[in-house]
Amino acid sequence: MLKQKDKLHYETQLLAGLERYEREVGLLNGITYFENRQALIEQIIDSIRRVQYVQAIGSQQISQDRVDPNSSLFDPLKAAVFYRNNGNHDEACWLVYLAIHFGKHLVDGWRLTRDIYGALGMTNGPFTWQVMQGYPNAINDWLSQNYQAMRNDGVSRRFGNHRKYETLRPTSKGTGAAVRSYVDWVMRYGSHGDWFDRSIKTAQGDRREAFSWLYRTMRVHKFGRTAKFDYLTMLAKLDLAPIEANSAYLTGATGPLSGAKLLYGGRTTSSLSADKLDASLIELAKYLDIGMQEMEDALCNWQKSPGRYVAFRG
DNA sequence: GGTTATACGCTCCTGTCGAT
DNA sequence: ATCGACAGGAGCGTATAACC
Repeated sequence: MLKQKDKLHYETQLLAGLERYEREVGLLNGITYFENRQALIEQIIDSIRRVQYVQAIGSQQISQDRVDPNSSLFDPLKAAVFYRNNGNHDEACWLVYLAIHFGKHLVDGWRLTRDIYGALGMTNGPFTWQVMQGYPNAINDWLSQNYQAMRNDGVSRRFGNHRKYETLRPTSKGTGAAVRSYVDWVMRYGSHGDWFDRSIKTAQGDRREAFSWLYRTMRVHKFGRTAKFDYLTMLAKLDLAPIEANSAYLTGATGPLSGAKLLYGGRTTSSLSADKLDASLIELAKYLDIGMQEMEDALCNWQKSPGRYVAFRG
């Protein structure tokens, strides 16, 4: 939680940044009315806070319960930090992938991630990176066997909001196949570390360019625009890869794109192109001194209710 | 030719609403 | 209360068109 003092500080800074941008670059038609401007600022502050919250996990002491999929306290992101601190970079990144693929549900929390990673406490689990490396089909096969039982045991294991179109149903392109394609993808490079090294080398050390390369070249089933963006920004926040979002990636987006259209064109159906809006947002973020992840997140939440601040849930 | 942007179809689950 | 139809959601994958 931001302290009140911090919040006022951000409000002042963001308001000044927006005014300076409008003086020097151009008008923002979506925030002509002060309540719209205020709602946008509130959403940006919320986004900053969410990023800081995850970054803070990175410097916490992690309890063993967080790492153990048989514990109700299991948390894949905290577990990732634990493994990072203990020199197991692959396991850390693998847990981030699982966390993003399944997502955290508003009510069920990490239950789905926990039960797949931990194989419901069965002896063939947990499905660590070590296991997956030797047998990339481990989760795929296990899921085919246990899918029905999982559906019928009365436990609610829903996907997170960003992953609400996914299914556990064992099809040729379901979760099992998706997970396998991720393992195969990383193995092409040898390890997560080798993969990220390649991106840094290709980008000649530029964190934003490295992010861009990873986003453009990554090919994993069911990892489209939203999942890739969430995954890469999570690696960055937990300090697992030296990268940084270089754009809001509006091409192919729904919420963030309509937020940007609203901000620049005054309405969500404005015909401004994703490309031009992306470029404008990069400039705007400089004026506001915020990252592109915060920008993308804030616009999506703002456009749901542009005239009145509504806290985002889930 | 190869790459990238758009249009569209497909899928899943949840919440709502009216009818029973 | 319970059921079923229905719409809607920060999505994904594919074909096609548009672009070097």
